[in-house]
Amino acid sequence: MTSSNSSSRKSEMCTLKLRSLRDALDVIQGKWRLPIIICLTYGNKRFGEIRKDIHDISPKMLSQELKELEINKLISRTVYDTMPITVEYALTPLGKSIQKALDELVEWGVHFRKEVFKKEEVI
Amino acid sequence: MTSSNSSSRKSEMCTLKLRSLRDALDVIQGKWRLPIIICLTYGNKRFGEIRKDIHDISPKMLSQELKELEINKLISRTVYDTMPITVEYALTPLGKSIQKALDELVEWGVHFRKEVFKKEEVI
DNA sequence: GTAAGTAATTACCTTTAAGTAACCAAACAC
DNA sequence: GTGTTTGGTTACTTAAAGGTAATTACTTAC
Repeated sequence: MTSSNSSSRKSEMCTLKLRSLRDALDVIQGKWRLPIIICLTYGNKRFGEIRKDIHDISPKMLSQELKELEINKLISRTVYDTMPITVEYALTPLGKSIQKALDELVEWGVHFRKEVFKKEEVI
Repeated sequence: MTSSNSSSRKSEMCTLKLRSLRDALDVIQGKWRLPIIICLTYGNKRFGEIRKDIHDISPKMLSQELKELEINKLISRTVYDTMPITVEYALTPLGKSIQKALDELVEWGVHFRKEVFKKEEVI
């Protein structure tokens, strides 16, 4: 029974770890997803408000990325029957739950920049 | 002095946060960087060993991504004057320091998969 | 029926990431 | 000089991500 030896258990662990990392990364990667997620941590926003906050995003990209984030259940989309129609986007509990991981990444990003740029340049 | 009001401080914070996140993400994103980093957490490896561990990576991609990771100081490259020449790759302290953030992402990735796939399918 | 506001969509183009297959180079054994 | 081992590189192709500009759809005010 080879599946019970230590190296195969190690390999399975590694595969699981990698799959989970890939899942997480797939959700937040791309140019616009983090800006959108962070933007929504400051409160629910309408399409036009997000566009204004992330000033250089095109409506196509915003629409596309909001759709992806909604499919992945990180944000919710609510249509209000106002005049004219308004659409509100908000982080779901799942969307909020990624905060901790993002905070760790932010912290590492700060550390990384210090280490890598300390004797080179300050951008 | 508009720079001392609360919304501008909030916006600066947000920009800093986003820049750090982008820094972190730029380092780990791509198809092969996480596999390489994780592979090296199990010990120092030679070029050929990494190729074997990550069985579907091409020498071009491995070489390219190792170079990037070395530039970003996450891994070190040591040439041994054996016969034939051998090259050992290892995580630097900076490379090891990303572990905590990766672990958080793994944990979230597991949570995410449970939430998103629970009523759909198990892949 | 024309304009204005909100929330997109569509077609087309450019840039970047990744894959494929073949090749290179040093060094030693024979 | 031929083969073997290690660690790559090069040229070319394909696939994915992202950008640009114009257009759509609905509704209400005028």
